[in-house]
Amino acid sequence: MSGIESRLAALRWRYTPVMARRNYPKGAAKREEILDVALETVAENGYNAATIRTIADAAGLSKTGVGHHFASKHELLTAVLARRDESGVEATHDAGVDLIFEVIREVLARNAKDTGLTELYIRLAAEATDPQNVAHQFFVDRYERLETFGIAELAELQRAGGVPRDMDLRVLSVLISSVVDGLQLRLLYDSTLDPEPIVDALRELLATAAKAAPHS
Amino acid sequence: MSGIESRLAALRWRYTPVMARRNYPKGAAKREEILDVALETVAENGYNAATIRTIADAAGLSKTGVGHHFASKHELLTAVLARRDESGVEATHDAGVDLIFEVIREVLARNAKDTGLTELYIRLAAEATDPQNVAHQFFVDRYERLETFGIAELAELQRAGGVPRDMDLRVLSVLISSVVDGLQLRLLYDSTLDPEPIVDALRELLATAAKAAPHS
DNA sequence: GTCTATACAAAGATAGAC
DNA sequence: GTCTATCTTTGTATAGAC
Repeated sequence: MSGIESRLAALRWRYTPVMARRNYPKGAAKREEILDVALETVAENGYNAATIRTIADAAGLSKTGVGHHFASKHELLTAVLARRDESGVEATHDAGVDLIFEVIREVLARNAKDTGLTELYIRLAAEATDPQNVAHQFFVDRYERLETFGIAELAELQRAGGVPRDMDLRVLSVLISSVVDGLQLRLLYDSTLDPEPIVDALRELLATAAKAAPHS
Repeated sequence: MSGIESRLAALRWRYTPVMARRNYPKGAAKREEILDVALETVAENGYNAATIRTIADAAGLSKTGVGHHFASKHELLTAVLARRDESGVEATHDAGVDLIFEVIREVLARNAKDTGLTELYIRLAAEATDPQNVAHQFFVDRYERLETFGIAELAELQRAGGVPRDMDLRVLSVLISSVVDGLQLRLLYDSTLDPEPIVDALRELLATAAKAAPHS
């Protein structure tokens, strides 16, 4: 509805796992409960603790009971990530032309605290690198959406003079999302690291360069 | 010896795993052979294929035979990575003030081809995120070395006018290594992606911004 | 449709014989 | 220094109860 909402639309999507079924209220409820438990387990005890056994126990059913709702462990964890993505970009309401940097700031600030979820993201992304992995397509789609969002937002910022005119926005978009990914990995190795100055440095670099050659 | 060599020195180090033993010629030879086989396995069939069983078979001994030389799978794979690091930055002989970007270009170009090794790096880095992991300290040390190298080289580049004067070099160093990490993950999802324009964009951004405010 | 019990396979780690 | 054998923990697949 608001302008911000339509601009954020590219970041939102529905992940529909193979076993997602409709019109089964009881099953759907249990499904959500399993996702809740999985999220909590990952958040509190990390990726290694998120075994099917542990999650099944905490959700009050057997291992195969979980298997009824999710075809595999990776599919379950992908659903957890997808849900997190959906709820991740709400609070950004007062952004202007640099919405993209506001979103990044928010995501990184949150992830610097929730190391368990950051670990889930990094490890799942690393494992789903294999095209055979069930989560592979999820990340491919995700990168595509991020790029669509990035290019659109960077074009806006470019018009406002925050990005050099002759800059290839697709290249810049990949650059920025790589920084975000790399920083998240880095945060897991150094919890004292503050990601904000790093992203700010890039933003200022872009602004300075844009002012340097305004008509090129 | 040469100036380049001493500048690259910060990138070199010896990884000494727990079970590394000295003065056992036969053991050391077998150790090297296992590392060769492991590297080859990862390079050709990817991370998932690099099981202790597979490596042991290819090296002509049993699973526990491998265990005699390496305390765990992660220790073995860390040794493979460490060896790769050592041999990874040799050919850069005609670099000037932007040695750091030459090194990055070379590393990324190689890794874009050797996807198996890139997968090893990304997946091991993701798994060793857990401080309990035997490979954790390896990556902590590695990041520290990269930062030392990065700051030193960026200072040189800054003096030459390739980096803005008021820029925090530690921040910039983390920014750059995050780009490299993030790009490697990205390359595994999109083999058509050329990393060079992305790194070049950052380099040019720095140069343009440096010229914009030369005395600040 | 929802779930349990059982079984199976693969991987990594460990103990002790030679 | 290397092997055989065993153990444990994963995740997954099958059969069937309600």
